[in-house]
This record gives sequence, structure tokens and C-alpha cells, in this order.
Amino acid sequence: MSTTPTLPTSQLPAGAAGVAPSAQGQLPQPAFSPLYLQIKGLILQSLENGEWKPGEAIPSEMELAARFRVSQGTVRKAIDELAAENLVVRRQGKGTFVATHSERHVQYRFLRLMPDRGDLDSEGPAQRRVIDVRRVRATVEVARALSLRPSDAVLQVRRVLSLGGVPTILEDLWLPGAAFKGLTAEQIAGYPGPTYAMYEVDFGVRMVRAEERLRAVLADAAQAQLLEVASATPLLSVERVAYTYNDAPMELRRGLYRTDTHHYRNDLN
Amino acid sequence: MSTTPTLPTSQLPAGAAGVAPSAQGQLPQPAFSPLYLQIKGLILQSLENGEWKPGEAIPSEMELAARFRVSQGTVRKAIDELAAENLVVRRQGKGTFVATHSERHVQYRFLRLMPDRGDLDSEGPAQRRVIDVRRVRATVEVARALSLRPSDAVLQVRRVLSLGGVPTILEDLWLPGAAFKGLTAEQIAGYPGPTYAMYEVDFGVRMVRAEERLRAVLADAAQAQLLEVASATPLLSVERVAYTYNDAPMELRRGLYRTDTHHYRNDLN
DNA sequence: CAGTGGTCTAGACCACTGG
DNA sequence: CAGTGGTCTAGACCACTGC
Repeated sequence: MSTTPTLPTSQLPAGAAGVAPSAQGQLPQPAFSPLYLQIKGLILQSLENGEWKPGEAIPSEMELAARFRVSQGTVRKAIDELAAENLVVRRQGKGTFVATHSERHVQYRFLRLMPDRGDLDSEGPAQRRVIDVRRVRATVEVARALSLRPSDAVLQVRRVLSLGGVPTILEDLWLPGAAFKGLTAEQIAGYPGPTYAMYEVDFGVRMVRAEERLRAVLADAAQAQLLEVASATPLLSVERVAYTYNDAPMELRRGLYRTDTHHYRNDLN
Repeated sequence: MSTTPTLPTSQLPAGAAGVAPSAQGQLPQPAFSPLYLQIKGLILQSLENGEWKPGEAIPSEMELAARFRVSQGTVRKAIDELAAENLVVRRQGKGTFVATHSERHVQYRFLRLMPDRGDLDSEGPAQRRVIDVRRVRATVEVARALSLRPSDAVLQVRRVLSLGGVPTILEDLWLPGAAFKGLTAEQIAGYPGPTYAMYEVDFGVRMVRAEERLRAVLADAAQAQLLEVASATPLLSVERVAYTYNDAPMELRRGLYRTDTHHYRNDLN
């Protein structure tokens, strides 16, 4: 990436603001897009294209300003939004880095389960026990959640996570077979770090956001056994769809959380 | 500017009361505070003092810039943060307004329960049925959550919310007796709008953020009857502490949500 | 020390709202 | 039309990091 193939839609003015929102558009949505949003889009494209890999630094604000022929302030505002969305991380004095799940600090980025006393760190690293990995065809529900066709190949994983030595989470994962070809049980069980970090490293899939739906359910016999609780124990069901860039769903996950010693924490504002 | 050659380590220009980040502390944290954060603090103070009431407009950016003797950009950055925290709302062409729970748009600001199909609006307004209001002494748990002394007076409310005609949420509320003196069952049941809006209007208490802890539990006999479900039905327990300014807790709430037709939705990023 | 992100200013102009 | 928030620029300086 040295020369500059950028300037795809070629709108970036040299010295003037503006960017002709639209000629005499009769559309109900003129869709005025300020410059910094266009810059944000361009940077986003480079992130998606893998021009900079997770953990790497992106060019400095000055460099990007020169590249896009805008002022530093405009680049700054674009990066501000990307940072707010956790797509990049700013580090004063060092640079701006592509966010990654492979960092001690942001481990368990999507896990909201907390012990009633203390914090997750005090319980040591989570123990993963993989129960089952199999290739199946997507059910209607899985297909819809992952934007696949029913009967498309899907990897299904079942595992138990133990916190502080106690089995606490029973999870079923569904992954599009195409993107995760060759995934093995050993990979899932043995990877040192978050599973989402493994997705990045081994498959180039970077999860950017997720949506969860929570319900209270009763443990059936099989679930109760795996979690070492009585049958009909109430469990917190957490259904999660995780997305990469462009709102593309890449993982469906259904977790059953024991909430006798832990709780799901959420901050509202 | 006139008399402001930018200020090294914190300080406010003439006129406004400074905030002096910290005395010559020997702390390892020098606590450098940029100008815009000091301005934010001053605006925050005015919000707390009630200089501008919920729903009212605050002075324009230009006015505030003049008042604090800083540039518009600095005021802007301060307001940006306040807007990000939902303390104020910006409206282009109109002004910046003190956020309020009394708006159709942001109704149910803290309620994350969604019908499995459709949205909350499609079910019409929630029906409130107040079961009980009484004055009690704070238990140890309630006292801790609300930063009170045990045996301090507390208002306890029990009510059932029905969505689309179906009883869906059983809630117990605990409010500091001092701040909510005179609260009646009629006020709670009859107020047209969110309960948090009633707190604002009738008691001058504005909730700014909240923390929730979720668990899966089983309905006991009394709860089951009120929610019209079988005993031992799994329910989502949502324990919420709501805070006003200065992180002062002003309400403890424990909701039991039916999750057979609804789910608790959470977006992660 | 140079390079990075972070703050602050001053001024210009644009988009939106309401009278 | 005037007033408000929103965008953009250019330049200066500060705080932090690493060599």
C-alpha cells in the first residue's frame, strides 16, 4: 500500500468545503454527507480491505489528512467516530491502532457476566471444555440469523465455560461453514485467549458489534448435567448475533448462564 | 482572545470560578484537566443547580463561550460530551436542551424489554396497576443500594405493568423517603407518562443513568398470581439502581419480566 | 529529541428552524 | 431573515511516548 489508489468517488475538494451535496435533487432525502463522514467511510474501507491489520497502527492524522487532502481536524473527527465505535483505539503519543480482540485489556469484550463479588479477573482465566464440534446444515432459524440459505453448511460447537473452577456457561455456537472452513475442536479449546481473537488470527474475521436477546429459561436434563445443577434450575438464556464489518452476521451464539453466583451486568444511560 | 494566552496546567480565565483540579498533590496522578472538561463541569453545575429546567434550552454556544471567556469550539466540545451522556439534547437550528424523560420520543428510556415481534409502540401504552404503596424502614440491602442508613424511611411500591393487555412486569420500587415525601399511589398510577417523568415534575429528581443486574429466577406463588403465570415459571429478574447527578442513587427497582413473549434486548459494541 | 494524539483559537461558511 | 447548531480550515501549542 504505497501508491494512492484512493479517491474512489472523487469528491474531495482541495481547498474548499462543500462537496456539492447534490445537484437539484428532488429526492425527499438529499442525503447531505459532511466531509468527515466521507473520510470516515474511506478509512472504514481500508479497514475492511485489510490495508491495516488488527493491532497495527494506521497512518498518523497528518498523513491521512495529506492523503485525503483535508485538514487534520476533519480526519480527527472521522477517527473520533471510529474510536467511539471501538473500531480503532487511540493512544496518545503513539498513534491510532486497529482494534483487536487479542488484548489482555479488552478480553471478554462482549461478556457481561460478572461474579456477585469481585470481578472476572479474580476468578482467573475461563476454562473451556469443548463438548462437540460438528458440521451441519443450517436450520431455518440459524440461516435467518446468519443471512444464509437453509441447508447451507454450518459449524456447530457446544462447549462449557468454567469460571473459578465452576461450570457456569453452556454455549452453542453456529458459524458459517464457508468462512470458518477447517475449524477444529482443538483450535477452539486450545487457543490461548478469547475465541473472537482466534477468529481474527486464524480466519481473518473481526467481530465489531453484537446484539443480544435475553430470556429466563429452565434447564433441561442434558443442560443441567453439563452445568452441574438440578434439572429445572432457572438459567439466563443469552442469544447473541455477532457482526463483522458491513453488518454482516458471522456468528450465532446461544449461552445458558448460571446466575446463582454471577449476574449479567448492564449500564444504562 | 483578549486576555487569554492559553493556560498550561488548568485554570479558568478571568470571571468564572476555577475548578483547580487538585492542590499540589503528591499523587501519582497529576490530573491534568483540559479547559473543555472544566467548562463541562461548570455547565454540569448549572444543570444540577436547576439554572435551566428539564426541557428548556440552555444558552447558545456563543453565549456560553462569552460567559466562560473561551472559544465556541471549546464550549462545543464540552456540550458534545454532555450530549453523549444524554444530559442534554442538541437540535440543529433550535438550540441545546436539557434532557427530560417527558418526551414521547425517549419514552421508556431505561426499559430494554421488547416484544419478540413488533416493537413496544405497537402494543400501545403500558398499563400500570399499583398493588401497594407503603412507608417502611430501609433494610440493609435497600440502604446500601440507596446510600442510606438502615432504618431510614423508604417508600416501597409494588405494581404490575401490562403490555398489550398482558401482565408482563412485576416491579418493586424503593425510594428515599426524604426526597419523595408525599408520594401517593394515585400519583404513580395516574401520571400520564413515564414514572421517571413524574419524578422530574413532582419531585425535581432527574434520573441520569442506571445500572442493572440480571438473573434468572423462579416465580413464587404470589408473583405467579400477579403475573398470571404458573408457579415456578422462569422469570427474568432485573435489579436496577437509578442515579441522579453526582452519582447519587435515588431509586432501587426490582423487576420480574415475563420472557415468554418478550425479551430483554442489549446491543454490544 | 522528533513524532504522535490532544487542546485551543479565530474565522468562515453551511444546514436547519422559526418568525 | 436572523439565530442556532454543524462543518471545515489553518495554525499554534501542549501532553505523552519512545529513542
